[in-house]
Amino acid sequence: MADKETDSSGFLRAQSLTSMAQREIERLVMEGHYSPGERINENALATRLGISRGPVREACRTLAAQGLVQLIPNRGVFIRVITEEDAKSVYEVRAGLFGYCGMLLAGRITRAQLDHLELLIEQMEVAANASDFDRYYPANLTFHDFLISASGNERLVRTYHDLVRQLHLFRTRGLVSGDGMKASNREHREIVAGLASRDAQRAFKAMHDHVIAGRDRAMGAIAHAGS
Amino acid sequence: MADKETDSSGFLRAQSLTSMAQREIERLVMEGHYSPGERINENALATRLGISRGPVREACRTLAAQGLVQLIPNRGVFIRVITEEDAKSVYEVRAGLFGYCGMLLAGRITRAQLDHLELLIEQMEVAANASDFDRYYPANLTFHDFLISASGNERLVRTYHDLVRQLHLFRTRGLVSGDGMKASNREHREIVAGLASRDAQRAFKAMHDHVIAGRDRAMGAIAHAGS
DNA sequence: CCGTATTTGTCCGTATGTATG
DNA sequence: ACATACATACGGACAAATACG
Repeated sequence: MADKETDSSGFLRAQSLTSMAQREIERLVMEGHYSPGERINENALATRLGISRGPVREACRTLAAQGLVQLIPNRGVFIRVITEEDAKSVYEVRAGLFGYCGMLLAGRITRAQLDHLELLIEQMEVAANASDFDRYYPANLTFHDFLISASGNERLVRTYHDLVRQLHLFRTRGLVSGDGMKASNREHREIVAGLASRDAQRAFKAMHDHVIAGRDRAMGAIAHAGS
Repeated sequence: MADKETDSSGFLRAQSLTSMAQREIERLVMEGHYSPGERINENALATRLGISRGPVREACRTLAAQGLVQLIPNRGVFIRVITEEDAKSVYEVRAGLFGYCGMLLAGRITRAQLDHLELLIEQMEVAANASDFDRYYPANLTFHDFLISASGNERLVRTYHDLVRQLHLFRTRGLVSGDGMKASNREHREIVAGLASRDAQRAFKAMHDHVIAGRDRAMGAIAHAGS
């Protein structure tokens, strides 16, 4: 009966080489060890991880289905190239989903949940005033995750999460300035106000617009190579 | 330079055994050769398809990431069990996405596109009056696909499509009666009217509510085994 | 509770296809 | 254009874990 799947201590005792390889590839991609468009050499990666090619191939299949990499038959797996327009599409879907989350939440959110959100906003306020992005970022992440989770719709959580992860390929975090954090947190307040008012439409707009505004903040700096 | 990936004639000359296995497993699931919760025996399936276990395993990884099957370590792959509540969640996300599609469309749909939609509605009208579900179904499918595609957001198309496919596991099509078809088509008219009015909010509501109504039509018959 | 059978997990060898000089 | 080198695709075998009697 020894726990094997959920290993809380360290990362030894991996449940399976495939899932280990999957997490490892994901980490390598996120940390920039692979560049978009670059091919992942199965043999080299398998050797590097000290395993055979089988689990590596299976892990890549999963990542491909999740949109992190692209599989080209007889050519190999390539790090997914997210174009500017592509990123905009993902942001748009994410905004729609986040806004819809607001609609659902407006009718069911509790006072305790609103209090928790306000607490997070206070933390972000402090971080924003200090231009401390390292403190702002995790609270911001928690804020968004809390909202999505509160929807009570597990599938919404999964779908939204997948979209967010795809956006990480188009690395945009860290681009927000001090002013960006303050603007973002003002939108957070409007979100909570919208939810507290029980106005589904206002909540939708607040949460939808927040994602779009975040997109503009993140992608604004990239607006130079017009198609 | 012979086309190899898109084989239009028959299913010989498959591009890869993995993708072939994937389509085949999907077909077997959809056609009910596997029941929800049932385990897929890798060896048996590989033998049945005349291939080895490698491609089968890789195909299952993809299907698992898409939510069609579930992987349990050291146990095997099982046909995804969609509970009633789970199906409701998927329908809800789908409704939110479809409604958001309406919001996007309200601002950009063309007269020609509206005409095309009305043509499809006419076809469905005829089929509904004749209680001819076999004629109604494909037109209905085209109607929805056309709307989603018209959003111009490729990611929205993909995300929506994945959700629809998951619902097929919870086989609900064919349950709509003649009255159901008529009610559904009335909603179609409201969708087109909402889009034509350029009222984003009205379009959202029309398209969102249509999915929810479809859910109730499809799942109403199953409302007997209350948890 | 233990031994056996079945199935999954992993590795390696070979064939086929692609890129390069 | 051809031959070579290399990477992927596939098959088969062994080891580990699970299920059954």
